[in-house]
Amino acid sequence: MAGKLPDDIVTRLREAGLRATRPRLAVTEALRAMGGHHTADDVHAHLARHGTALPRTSVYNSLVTLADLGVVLRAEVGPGAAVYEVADSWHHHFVCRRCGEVGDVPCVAGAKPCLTPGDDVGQVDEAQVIFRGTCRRCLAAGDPADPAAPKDPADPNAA
Amino acid sequence: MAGKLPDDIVTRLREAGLRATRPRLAVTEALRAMGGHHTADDVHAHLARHGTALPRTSVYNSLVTLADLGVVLRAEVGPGAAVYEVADSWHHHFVCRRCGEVGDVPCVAGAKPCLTPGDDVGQVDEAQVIFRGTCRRCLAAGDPADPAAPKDPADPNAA
DNA sequence: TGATAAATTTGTACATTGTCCATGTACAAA
DNA sequence: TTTGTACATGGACAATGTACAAATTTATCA
Repeated sequence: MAGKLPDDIVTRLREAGLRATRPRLAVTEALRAMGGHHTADDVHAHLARHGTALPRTSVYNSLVTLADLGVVLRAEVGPGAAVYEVADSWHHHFVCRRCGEVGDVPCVAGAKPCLTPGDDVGQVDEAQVIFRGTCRRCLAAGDPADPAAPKDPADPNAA
Repeated sequence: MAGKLPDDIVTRLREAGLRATRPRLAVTEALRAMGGHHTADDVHAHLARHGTALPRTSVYNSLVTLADLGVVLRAEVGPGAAVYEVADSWHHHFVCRRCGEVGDVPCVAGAKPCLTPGDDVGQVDEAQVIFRGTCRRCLAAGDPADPAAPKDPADPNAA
């Protein structure tokens, strides 16, 4: 966790010729405060709860901008919503089929693209790996024959 | 292309304790006839065009069942719809950021899981890689500064 | 072949996720 | 201050997928 101060973000936005607007800073701050992986709606809800309510569209817009800039990472982890996180380094994800939890998996290369296809398909700039299986907690909880247990661990937000 | 005859599918369904119902066979046949990668709605539209119309829900249900069985592969390739294809062997996907085209990338291992995470995150049964970049056709077409060109190559269906 | 029980399908309604567009606002340069 | 542009905002909308209950199909067994 290399503490990314808002100032840092302001600088990075400016350097990219973008403006450091309230929604962009608020979204970044929200993701950092929550930690882990969260959907656009999670961010929207968090901001509403913390007095910095933004229109849903603005959350989406900001996330797209920040992802393009590389300040946040976007991961498509299944049928549902994409999840975002503050990006310290390039890495992959593990998704539990049982509880849906998303975990980080370090990337040996640490930079994009970390893998290259055997075939010449064009110009590759990113290789994202999604590992699927059963997380340790679900393995420990047993119940090997119950794939329909959508445990929803209470959202662990600080203040 | 190991020609998978419908009989084959019937057998595989039965062996899994499932029934060989009309929607399941029709969806499999549609995917095989179309070739390549297609969304649930593509399948739905194809079937409607070919006299085997099914309710949208049935297409979704069948795809889930068939994917669980391993008869078809499901790939999450971005913000939009998941794409399905008849599965001959495990492989990965390349998604063009420019035109959205999805291509296959052979997997060196050819079986799941082909990669394993460095960390012990639990029990991994699958590792799906998504390569992103610019496909050869878009590279050739130039226009490096036009990411907003949603070329939609006409759906190449036979019959 | 015909009856039976269970698995599936079907249709509707709905929730979720994401995008489009038109208008208003804030910023930065002249 | 003026002006041009980037951006935010809000509403509507499209796309994608799921839940549910009733009707139907499928496999099994007599």
